[in-house]
Amino acid sequence: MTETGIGTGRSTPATLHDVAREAGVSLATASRSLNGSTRKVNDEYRQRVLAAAARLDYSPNLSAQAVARGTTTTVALLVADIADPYFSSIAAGVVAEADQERLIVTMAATERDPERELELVRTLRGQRPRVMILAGSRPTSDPTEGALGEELAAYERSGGRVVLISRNEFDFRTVIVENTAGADALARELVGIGYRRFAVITGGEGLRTAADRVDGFRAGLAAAGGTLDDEHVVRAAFTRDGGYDGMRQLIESGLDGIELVFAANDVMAVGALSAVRDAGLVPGTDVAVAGFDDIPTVRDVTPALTTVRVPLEELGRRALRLALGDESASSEGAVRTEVVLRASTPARIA
Amino acid sequence: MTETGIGTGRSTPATLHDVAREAGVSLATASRSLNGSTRKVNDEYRQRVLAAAARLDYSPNLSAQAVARGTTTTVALLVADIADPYFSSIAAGVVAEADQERLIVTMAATERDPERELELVRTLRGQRPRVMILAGSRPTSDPTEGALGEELAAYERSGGRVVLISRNEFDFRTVIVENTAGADALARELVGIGYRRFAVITGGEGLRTAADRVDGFRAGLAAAGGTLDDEHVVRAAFTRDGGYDGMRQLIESGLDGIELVFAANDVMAVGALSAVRDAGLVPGTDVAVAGFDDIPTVRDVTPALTTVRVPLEELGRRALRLALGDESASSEGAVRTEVVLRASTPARIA
DNA sequence: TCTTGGTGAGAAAGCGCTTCCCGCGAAGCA
DNA sequence: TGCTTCGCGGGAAGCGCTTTCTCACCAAGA
Repeated sequence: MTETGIGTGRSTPATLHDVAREAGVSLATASRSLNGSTRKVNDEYRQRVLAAAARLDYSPNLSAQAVARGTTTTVALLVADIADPYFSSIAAGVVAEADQERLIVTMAATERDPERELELVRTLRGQRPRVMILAGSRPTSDPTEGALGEELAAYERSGGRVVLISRNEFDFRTVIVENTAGADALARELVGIGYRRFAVITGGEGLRTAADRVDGFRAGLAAAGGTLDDEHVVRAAFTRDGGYDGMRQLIESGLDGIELVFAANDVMAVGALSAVRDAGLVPGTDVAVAGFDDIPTVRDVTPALTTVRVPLEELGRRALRLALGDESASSEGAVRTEVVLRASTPARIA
Repeated sequence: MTETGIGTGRSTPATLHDVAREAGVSLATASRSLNGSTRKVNDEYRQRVLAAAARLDYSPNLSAQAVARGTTTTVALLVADIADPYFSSIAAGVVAEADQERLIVTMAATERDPERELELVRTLRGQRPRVMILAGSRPTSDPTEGALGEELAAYERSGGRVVLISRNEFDFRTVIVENTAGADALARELVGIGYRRFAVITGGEGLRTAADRVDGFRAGLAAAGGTLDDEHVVRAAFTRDGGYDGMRQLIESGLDGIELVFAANDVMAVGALSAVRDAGLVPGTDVAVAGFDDIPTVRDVTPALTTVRVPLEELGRRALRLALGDESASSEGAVRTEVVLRASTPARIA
């Protein structure tokens, strides 16, 4: 391993020019040999160029290519929080699909701050990415709303493609998740196995995804015959700790006959589960809990969490395919969800 | 929202040239006004340029800037699996720190495949990133080992900075995690609270991180007086399912008096916990489990998992600071770990 | 023998920027 | 007042590529 190491003589990377000289051909020929040009190149020349490139350890400067070609091979991905399993699963999907298309993904985190999001979109636009994918909905009542839309529209006007994941704020291409229908189905099933009195922990004011899920849940309850009082709808941060706090709040106010608490996403539901336990109650027995998303963790908590499965990685893949103009991706309609009953909501003998 | 939407007249993005013309100044002046140049620009001109830029919705082409300046504002990050909480936490740290330095992060996943890793490094090198951060160790007995080292060395020679996170394969800058010492300390504490007979679930052949942790654990046991028979060291994939399988294997072979199973990382430990439960045993009571990393999930599983805390996000931040030549980052030495005892390893009356 | 046409190498013109350098006018100094 | 310095716009060269366009060359047809 003697050849590796720090600072073994600094130099600048070999340029195409160097390769051409080394191979004794013109710049044009070198360029044509090293990338899929339509033009034919004499095979001997090509070999010479390839050999020279290898010898000089040549690696094409993607920035220069981008400038010359006028297009990049970049995809920009904006998520709220990279460490959140919801987003990291989506990101994994985007990266996997991008890799197949030989695209490079650049990633940024908005930290759920609309200002930051706007600023990030502005910066990333400078990259001239082929595609920009935004995941994670924001408050609908947001002052930067118009500015963001304007910025994204400008980006599209200049040839980019915007895809939103599960946020129907603007009329850009969107990967729609059956949030409402999924929650509706969940509610019906829960009523079906004997639950009647519900509570909900939802995200901050006007968070679209959360709102849709709660609406769907409400609708399902209404249809199937469950009750959800308004004072049993708790708002909290859309995070694990938010879920914890929300549940604690519910417990402190006496639980009031509530049989099951639906948290608008799994991360919150997991927090809620811990809150139940920390209050000395038995989740599933004293109070049932259900979530939404089916993030990997929920199989491993105890009791395993009832949830609505969303194929998160597929969401990411589909977003990219949609952006790239894949017909099938756009015709597939909303992403299907599926209710998964687990131990956190044992059937209840009414 | 009428101004947003798809396809409202395609055009190319405004160039600096356009801005200069619009403002009635030279290209040079426009350039100097729009970015932190050392040279002073008459304030009236500057204002004119800024106004023109805003009017034209100008966004500087980062590729062109990169070509002209000869440096980029990009950081490349390579991880094994984005959806794995270990890596996504690290990634979050890198992205957060990069954001502070106004750098852009491009991210790729190796899927734990050395070939892919090598290829990705090659591709990403074309971006001329300022920094390349590799997380996730690979098998030490790997045929592409030399090639990877060579590639990274070439990258450094051409002015880049390589930082490895917790993988001491090459002599590049490295963020070292106290894997050995942490596991050693864990072993001692576990013996201290009454455990004597141990088993280990470790990662695939020659995975450095896993090996270090197991070595440390062994050393700690030896010093404190615990026993770990060789046939109680199980190899499995370094994933949740790997942990599950490993534990099942242990259980199927009769558990043989084992009191505590140490999994080389939390993801595996969580899987192991589920395996215990699925076998009809009570984790913590019938067999204790401990992990390593302290990923967010482990607080929420039941019983909460005893583990060794690694400040994952800090790892990412530090990697970037180290790459950027931050003195303090390099002088801080190995990243401290800390044993966290939780319910999965209740004190045992011997 | 001359023309025609096809082939493919190489010169050169960009791509969107930064920055060196020139030159002009104002300020400083004696 | 005459000279040098300084400050700052703008022209133009260049960054590392791609791609058009030119043109030399050769084979085939008349």
